[in-house]
Amino acid sequence: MWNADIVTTPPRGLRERKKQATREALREAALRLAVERGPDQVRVEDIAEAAGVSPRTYNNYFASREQAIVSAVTADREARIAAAVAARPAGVRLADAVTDAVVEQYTNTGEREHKALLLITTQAALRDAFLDTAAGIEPPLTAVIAERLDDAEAHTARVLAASVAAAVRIALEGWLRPAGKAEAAESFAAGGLVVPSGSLPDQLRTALAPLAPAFDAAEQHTQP
Amino acid sequence: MWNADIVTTPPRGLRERKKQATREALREAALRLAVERGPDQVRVEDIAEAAGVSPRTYNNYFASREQAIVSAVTADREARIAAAVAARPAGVRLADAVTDAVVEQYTNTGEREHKALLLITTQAALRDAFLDTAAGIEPPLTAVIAERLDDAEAHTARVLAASVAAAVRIALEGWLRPAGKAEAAESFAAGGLVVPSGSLPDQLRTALAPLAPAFDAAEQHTQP
DNA sequence: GCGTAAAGTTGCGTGCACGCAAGTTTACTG
DNA sequence: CAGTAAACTTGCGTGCACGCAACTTTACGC
Repeated sequence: MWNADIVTTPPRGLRERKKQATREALREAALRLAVERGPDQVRVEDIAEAAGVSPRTYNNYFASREQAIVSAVTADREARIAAAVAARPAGVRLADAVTDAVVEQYTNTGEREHKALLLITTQAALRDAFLDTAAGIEPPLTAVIAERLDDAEAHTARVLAASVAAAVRIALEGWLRPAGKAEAAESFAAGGLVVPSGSLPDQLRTALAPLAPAFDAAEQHTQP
Repeated sequence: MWNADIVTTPPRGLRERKKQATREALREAALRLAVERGPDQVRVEDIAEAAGVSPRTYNNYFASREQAIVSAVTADREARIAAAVAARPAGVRLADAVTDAVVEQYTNTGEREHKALLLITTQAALRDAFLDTAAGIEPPLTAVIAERLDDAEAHTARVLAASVAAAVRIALEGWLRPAGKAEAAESFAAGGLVVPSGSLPDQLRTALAPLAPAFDAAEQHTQP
């Protein structure tokens, strides 16, 4: 959705600001109501009303009820990750820059955020919506990786970014799976291999580690 | 969903066979009606009626109308890919085994399949549903990769499989994007980098290539 | 074979996503 | 400053996804 620049530059027109305000109001309302009444006791109509817009407008902003709730926690983490990568000095290994940026942005967990995460784990639909947010880091990551690599290897950047997104998703999945054992057993029917779930940073690093050689190879193609 | 074994072993009970038959009937009906009338002139009710089940039963099988249509083309490609990987001799490089298997299973395009693909490209919702099928290769791929690698590195297998799925998705995207230029320009707003779209096999190999070093490294950890 | 438990199907009801077209606000140009 | 084009909001209507509970079919043990 957004690239790193937009994070730093404030919205230009009054139009944009109102839009952001509405989005924020909806996020806020969705999360507050979900916490107050429980996730499935809140209807789109309620959220829209609390934010002062029509239900139809509500889903000009969010494609699903879950997305609104989750986005209050996620905020603009995607852009922050991209910015964090861009902020690393050009000398460091790209694989490290990415890994550190991801871990950093997922561990800055405020009080309110942590509370909301607890809520999310309680309902399958919310967990899924939360996992889907991982895919959102792909576009900004693509841009920032392409910048470090040569632009000639744009497709490589895209694949690497998508792989990172997939790995992050897996890490998050493994992290909040303990809440749902049945599914894990089912999806891994092939071999009963279960991973002892550690802390989130550990999960992230473990998931990203296998991709490091791919980053290294890509990097060497540009600066041999 | 399925692992490689299930492909070869026929369904055991009468129960399973009826289920498969219903699924097949729905797939078939969905595709036929979509071709006859055009994709958006077919309602779930019609598909269900043509297959001889209730509308409610229809979406015990498929979560969306698009999924049913697309699945007629996709069939059980996921399982075939996994089987193809498993079929390669143990000596070959894992990266090559996977790449070749993927390319092979995506290029065996029959007449009817090719016709349906043309239909899919015409509608955005169908294209999206088709792209989503790429994610389906992750579970069987995870199983078969884990088998080649040491089972101790199960998490690595999972990440690699997910990365392959992501890469395949990107390849497919790039392949059928020419039908929708506007979106491409928008999603790549950061830098106007466009990839000249070649044939599907080329796209697949190009997308999978950056992952090869990761496969090599994983393989070397098990057999140094 | 018979009874029982599990799996699958169906009707019904509810809330929702989304297309469409009209009305309203913002931004841009001369 | 006025006029116009583009963006955003909203009401309305349609089809759909999905939970729930009753009913039917299959599988399994005694």
